[in-house]
Amino acid sequence: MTIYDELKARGLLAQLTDEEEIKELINNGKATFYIGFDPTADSLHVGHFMALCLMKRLQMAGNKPIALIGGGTAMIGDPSGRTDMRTMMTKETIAHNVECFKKQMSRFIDFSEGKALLVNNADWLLDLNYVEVLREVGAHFSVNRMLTAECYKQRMEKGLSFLEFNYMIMQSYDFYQLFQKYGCNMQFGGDDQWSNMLGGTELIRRKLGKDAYAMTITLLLNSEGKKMGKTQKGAVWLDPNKTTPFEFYQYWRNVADADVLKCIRMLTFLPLEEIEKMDSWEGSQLNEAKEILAFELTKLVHGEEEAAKAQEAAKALFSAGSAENMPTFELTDADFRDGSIDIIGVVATAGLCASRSEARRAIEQGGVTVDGEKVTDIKTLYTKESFGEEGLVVKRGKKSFKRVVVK
RNA sequence: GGAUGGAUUCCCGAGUGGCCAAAGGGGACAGACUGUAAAUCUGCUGCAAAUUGCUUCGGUGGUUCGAAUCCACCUCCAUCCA
Repeated sequence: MTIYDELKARGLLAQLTDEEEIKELINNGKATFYIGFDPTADSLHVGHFMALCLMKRLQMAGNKPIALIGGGTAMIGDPSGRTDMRTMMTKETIAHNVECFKKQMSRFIDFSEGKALLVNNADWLLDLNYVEVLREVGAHFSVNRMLTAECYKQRMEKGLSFLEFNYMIMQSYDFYQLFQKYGCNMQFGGDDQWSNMLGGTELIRRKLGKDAYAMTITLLLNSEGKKMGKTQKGAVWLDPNKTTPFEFYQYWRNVADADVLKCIRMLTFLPLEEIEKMDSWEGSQLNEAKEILAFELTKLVHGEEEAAKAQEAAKALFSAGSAENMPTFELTDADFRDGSIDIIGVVATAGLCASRSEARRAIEQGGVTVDGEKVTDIKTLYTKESFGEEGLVVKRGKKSFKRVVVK
């Protein structure tokens, strides 16, 4: 199966500028392509992960990837897919984020021996001369046309600053630069990047009279049409310090029935034949598919060992098994007042609830269990001895819990 | 630069002197039902030494016994005019 057919079968392809030409290039390993990542946070998230996987797939098919870190474009802020204005980031924050991105990326992509490139657009964007850019690049863009782009349309009502309006031009300029410097003939990205990417292909055509191509990957949306990889608490991060492997595992373990197969297809490297078999699964059998999805993804991001631990902990919690690999919290002497700590204190200090008030509520509503026993009396006290050697498994609701031990 | 409208709790949004920790909706969280799913129903949603106390309604200062509400200045946003 060709790489193109595989991408298509996995449902990854959204829009392409020239299907035939792109097929030809990537199937024969003739593409040098880039994907841009704006360092808007200090860790990559699931959206980036998809792009990195695409990169890896194409790299395995013999194409050359360029990972572009948007140290320059992050200074501007991409308005695509946003309804509100981006807050401007300081240069220091961006620099820090760039470093974090670099570290994480090299775990997924092989950058050795020129197999892939890692570049930062700050290198050419920051020193640009304003008037020069206006004459060289700005002249090729029609404001009238830009305004019809989907990414700006959404912002016409809420407001769009000139700063953000220029984002498309900067991204187009990136492509133009990479085309000249590295012979980069293709750009890939999320589907919300489509108009920005077209800007690049057109700039190359107008400036150099050459063809370059763009292709977008489907945004990973759940059955309700919302972007996946986001929780109320924020994104699902790839950095284990921001989203623990266990939380990561649980996120995927809990996806809706309607979304499992799509996620497996789009995010994992499991062979398509195997996925086809799961396609007929229904009802509670889908639970098994979720387990596979969660394990595979955790393995890709955090390694096999962590994935196994997360799975073990999940089994311990939901069926039976050892509590060994559960997330653990240590209470210290200071947490005990007059030799004991109340149940509210246990739940709150262990971080299962954000405040004592919240913990109190959870307990009163019957949402807290300690070692399987429901605790509803908020005055329940625990001494150091009651935690014993193994500690107690404190559960809040069905899915959040910690093993609490005394230090 | 001018005119007008606006900024309220996670979000949308009501509130125009005490009855306001602030209606209603969404979301989130918890319970029931389930398959660690969805749908549905119920509860809950500022903080705490918790029938009470404390801090919140863009910011600062003022009026008042009392301010989310009135006044002054400032910041930011939207629309129209330039």
